[in-house]
Amino acid sequence: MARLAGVSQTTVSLVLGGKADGVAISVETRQKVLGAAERLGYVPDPAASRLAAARNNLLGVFSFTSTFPTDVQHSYYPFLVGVEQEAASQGFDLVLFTGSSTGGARAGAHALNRARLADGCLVLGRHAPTEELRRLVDDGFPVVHLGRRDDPDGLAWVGADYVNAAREVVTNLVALGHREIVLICEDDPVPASTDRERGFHEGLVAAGVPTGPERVHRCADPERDLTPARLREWLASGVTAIVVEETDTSGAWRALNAAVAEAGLDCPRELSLALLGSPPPDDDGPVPTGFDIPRARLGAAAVRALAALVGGGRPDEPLVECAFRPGATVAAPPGGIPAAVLR
Amino acid sequence: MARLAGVSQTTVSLVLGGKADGVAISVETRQKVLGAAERLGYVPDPAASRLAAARNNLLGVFSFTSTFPTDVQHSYYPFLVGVEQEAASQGFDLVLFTGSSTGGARAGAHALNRARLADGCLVLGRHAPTEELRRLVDDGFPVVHLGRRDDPDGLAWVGADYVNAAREVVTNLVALGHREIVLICEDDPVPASTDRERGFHEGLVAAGVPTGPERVHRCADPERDLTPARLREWLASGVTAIVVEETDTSGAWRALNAAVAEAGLDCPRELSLALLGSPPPDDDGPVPTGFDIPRARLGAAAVRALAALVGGGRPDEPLVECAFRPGATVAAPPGGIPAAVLR
DNA sequence: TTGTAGGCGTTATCAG
DNA sequence: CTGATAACGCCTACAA
Repeated sequence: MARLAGVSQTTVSLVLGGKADGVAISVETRQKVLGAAERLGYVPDPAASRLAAARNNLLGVFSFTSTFPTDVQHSYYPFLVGVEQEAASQGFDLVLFTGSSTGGARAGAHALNRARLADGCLVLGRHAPTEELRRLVDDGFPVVHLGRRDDPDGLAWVGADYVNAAREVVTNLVALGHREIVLICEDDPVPASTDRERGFHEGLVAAGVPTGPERVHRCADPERDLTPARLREWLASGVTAIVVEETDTSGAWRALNAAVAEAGLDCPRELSLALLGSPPPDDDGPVPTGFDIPRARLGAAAVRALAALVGGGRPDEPLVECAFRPGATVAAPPGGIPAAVLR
Repeated sequence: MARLAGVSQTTVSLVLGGKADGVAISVETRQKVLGAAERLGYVPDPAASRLAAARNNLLGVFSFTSTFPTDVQHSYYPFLVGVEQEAASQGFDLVLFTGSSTGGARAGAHALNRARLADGCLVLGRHAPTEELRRLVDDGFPVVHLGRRDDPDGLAWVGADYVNAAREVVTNLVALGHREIVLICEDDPVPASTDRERGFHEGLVAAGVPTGPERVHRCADPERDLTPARLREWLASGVTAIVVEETDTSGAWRALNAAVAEAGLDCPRELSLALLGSPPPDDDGPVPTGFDIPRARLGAAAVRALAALVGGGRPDEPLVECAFRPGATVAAPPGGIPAAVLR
């Protein structure tokens, strides 16, 4: 107790706590306290203060794959960049629950309960156990999921606005003169995928181009499905641009590029390619036209939402805009701009 | 208060605290407690349990540059991989203290103090404020620094064995027949650098090759310093191999490679190059002969040491071996193996 | 084997 | 503006 040391008592709390609230403290006492603290090397015990304040300024981060997988590629690193920054600026430290997935000792069904030791928690990854999350939320524990959710479970989330982003890409293609556009997506009906598809159709509709399910090529095995033959088929039927969904593995994008190369096609000239997301890091081709997912900003937004929840408020806008990325894989269609467009 | 919930009270502490000590608890009550805790999602408050002079199974991680810098290149990610795994297997969760460096709001002198919330803490980065660390250590708070330290401040650390690793590389060169070997290092006398230099000399001495400071080329500005002209100078004076220190930026290694290319030299044939560390990720040349820093293992070792400290024990061996990396940038010297070696 | 009491170092609430 | 006093939630004797 620095109180014993110097001359004051609870005042120490006010002085060191930096509470400029209602009360004002004489410069004199303030100095006395500060001096004593300095002399005795006194520092408030965070455990005690957090206990008393009933808040520990900790935000939990729950990822349902190792937070730091050996391969950076598969990590949430980009999100964490934003999470860390925003958490810092909001005065929170982060608790990483280890072994959330690694099947560690405490990886039982109730691993999520550990989250309660923080003021709130962020959940990353698709495989979050909905049941457990529900319990947390029902108990009034602040939780924010990083990634859009369809379930009407009241779970707060923050996600990228794939609908608008995809629409923007399509709008761009149409503006260049493309009319016959195909969407390739992997067969996994998660929001990230369905949102892109919706944006794709919306972009066409908004541009007055008829569309329908026949424009969507859903493939389970891109490697085998996207062959040079299929490409030529599309070209023959008038297709001038292909839009590809981005996924974890970028399977479709890779396969498509390989097929284009194998077919000896000249990418922007004979066929335009757009990628609804970022290219894989090892991609050495030209910058694909498409959009970037603002992962750091998503992380930051998630923390902001969580902080709001923790503070008793309501999070605001859950959607974060993606930035359109003009690339080098899209150009006007080969035949020039169709007459229909010019009229 | 799971106590109100179930039927017991303080027993909860015993059960959840996993204290198999003197007392034995009826399987029955144990189940009751565990059941209730589970049902209610009860988790002991870390602040409270720590305040009560116990432990909360939290390990703090303090990095003195942003833990997640925007550029993955500069991050502690590889260490964190090991830290997370080992922490998980030792039953600890991790607390990342944010804004350690970002100059955030709480970046004041007492930022480190937050560490006391955890059972112990890991410190990464060279710029750790020694003064503050001292206080923690003096107070008996378990701290482990990731990276070797010279200061005799009693601060526990875990680091890579650069001395042996560098020696091994040199030994390898000598075995191939090299005698005139030059070491290039940047001008920054941190342990990571001086250790490599020591290993370099030791390797030569052990092989019976005379050495001295004149073999070391210390350069502040590799770009300007490592010119094709200088290379030719070295070659003319009989140098057949160059050993380069690895640094954050890999400045020397890049500059050297550029100079070699510019001078039109054939790398392993006319001149052998070894790198005391890992090449930068964007390096597209042949795999450099040298050694890899076992970052994940270092992270794990640091956690192990910290866990030992927290448990009241003493950490063991602080040095972690680096793995020799046979590469494609070293070969026998051009003149063949000198007669002196063959005799 | 289980319940009771005291205290860890702060903050918060209220009187002085 | 400052000094008491009561929580905060948990752990550790100690008593029942």
